[in-house]
Amino acid sequence: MGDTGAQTPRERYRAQVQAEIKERAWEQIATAGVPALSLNAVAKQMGMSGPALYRYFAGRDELITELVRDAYRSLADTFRAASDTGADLAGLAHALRDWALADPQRYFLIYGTPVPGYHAPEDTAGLADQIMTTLLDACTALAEDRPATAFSTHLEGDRHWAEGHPAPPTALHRALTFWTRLHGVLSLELAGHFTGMGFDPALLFAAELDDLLSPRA
Amino acid sequence: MGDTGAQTPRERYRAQVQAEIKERAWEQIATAGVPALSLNAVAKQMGMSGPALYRYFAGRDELITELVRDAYRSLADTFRAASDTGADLAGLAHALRDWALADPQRYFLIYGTPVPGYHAPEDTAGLADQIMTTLLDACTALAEDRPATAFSTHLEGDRHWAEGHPAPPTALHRALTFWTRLHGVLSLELAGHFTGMGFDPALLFAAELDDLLSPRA
DNA sequence: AGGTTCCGTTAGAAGCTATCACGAAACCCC
DNA sequence: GGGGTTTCGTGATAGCTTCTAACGGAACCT
Repeated sequence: MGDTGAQTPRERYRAQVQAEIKERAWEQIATAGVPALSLNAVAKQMGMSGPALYRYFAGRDELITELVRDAYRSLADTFRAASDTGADLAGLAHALRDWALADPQRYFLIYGTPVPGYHAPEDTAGLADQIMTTLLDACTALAEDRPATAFSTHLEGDRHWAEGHPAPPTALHRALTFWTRLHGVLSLELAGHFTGMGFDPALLFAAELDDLLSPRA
Repeated sequence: MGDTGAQTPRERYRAQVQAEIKERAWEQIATAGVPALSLNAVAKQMGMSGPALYRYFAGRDELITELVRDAYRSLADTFRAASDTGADLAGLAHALRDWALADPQRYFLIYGTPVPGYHAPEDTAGLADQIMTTLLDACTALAEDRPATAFSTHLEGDRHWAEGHPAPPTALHRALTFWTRLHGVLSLELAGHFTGMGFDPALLFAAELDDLLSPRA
C-alpha cells in the first residue's frame, strides 16, 4: 500500500507491525462493529500482551482514526481508479456500491453514525474533497445542460465547495443528489432495513441511478 | 407516556424509576452517543449505586433495546399525528426532518450504523410497518397515476410489504424513494458531512422533496 | 565493542458490565 | 395494626476494558 520503501530495518518492522495491527482491527470491526474493537483482543491475537500496542498507536481512538483515514483513502482510490479507466457516473455508482458491499462496516466508518464529540482529522477533508472532485468531474463530463434549480442558484452564492472546482452549480447539484440518493439506498440496505420486504435492493439502487441519469425537465 | 394507570404503588414507583433511567440514558446518548452510555454513570447521576439498575433492566443491551423501541414509537406517533392532522407527503417530510433534528442520536438509533450481531426485537417491526403504512397512505392519497417503472413491476412479485397494504406498486416505489432520498440527505446532514461546504442543508432537503412531489415522466 | 534507542513485558490504577449475598424497607394480607 | 413476603438498594467480587509506569533485554548505529 503505502511507501514502505528504503528505510531502516527498524522502520520496516514498525510499519509491518502497524499494518498487522490494523488488519486485525479491520477483522474485528467487520465481524462485530466498531464498538467491539478491543486493543487487548488485537494484541492477544498477535501473540503479544496488551500494552505493547501503545508503542504503535497512542490509544484506541488514534487507531480508529487511522482506520477512518484508510477507509477514506480506499474509497478515494477506488473512485479515482474507476474514473481513470473511463467510468462515467453509472460506473462510479457501481464502484461505490461494490466498495460498500465488500465491507459494510468500512462504509459505516465513514458515513455511519457520528460520535458527537469526535471530529475527523484534517487530512480526511482532503480525501473527501478528492472523492467529491472525481464525482464533480463525472458530472461536468456529461455536459448536458440542466435547468437551474432553486437549489443550484443557492449554490451560486459562496462556492467554497471542493476547493473551487470549476463546475457549474447545476453539476454540483447533481453531484450532491448523486451522493445523497445513493447513500440513502446503500446505507438502509447495509443496515438491513430492507430485509423481509421482499424486493431486491440492487434493483432499487439501479432505479435511483437511472433516475439520476435520465435527462428531464 | 405509556399507561401508568391504576396500579399498585410498587408498580407506580417502578415505572417511574424506569422512566428516569431512560431519561438519563437519553441525555447521555444525546451528548456523547450510544457507545458512551454507561449504566454506572446513569446510576450515579440518580444517586444510587451501579448494580441497582439491574433491578429495572437486565443489562445495558436491554436498556438500549428499550430506547430503540421508544425511538420507533416516537417516530411512528409523530407520523401518525401528522397524518391525522391532514398532512400530505410534504407534511410528513417536514415532520420527519423536525423529528430528526430534535435529537439526531435518536434518529441514528433507528437508522444509524447497525451492530452486526444485534437484531431489533420483534415488535419494532410492527412500528416500522406502521411508519411505512402512513407513508404508503400518503402516497396513494396522491392518486396521481405514475407510469410503471422497471422497479415497480419488480415490486409486483411477492408483495409482502407492509402487511399487504392495498397500494399500487408505483405508490410503494414512491414511498421507498421518499424514504431513501430523505434519509440520504438527513443522515449526511446530521452526521456533519455538509459542514464547510457552504450551502444550507434545509434547501437541499427541500429540493429533494420538490423532486419527489413533482409529477413527471 | 559501547552506548543509545526502541521494544515488549509485568504491575497497577481506574473504569465498565454483571452477579451474588445480605440487610432493610415497603407492601399485602389477615 | 402486626407478620410474612416481596422487592429494593447496598457492598463485595469477578472479569473485562483502556491506559500509565517502570523495568529488562534486544536490536541498532557509530
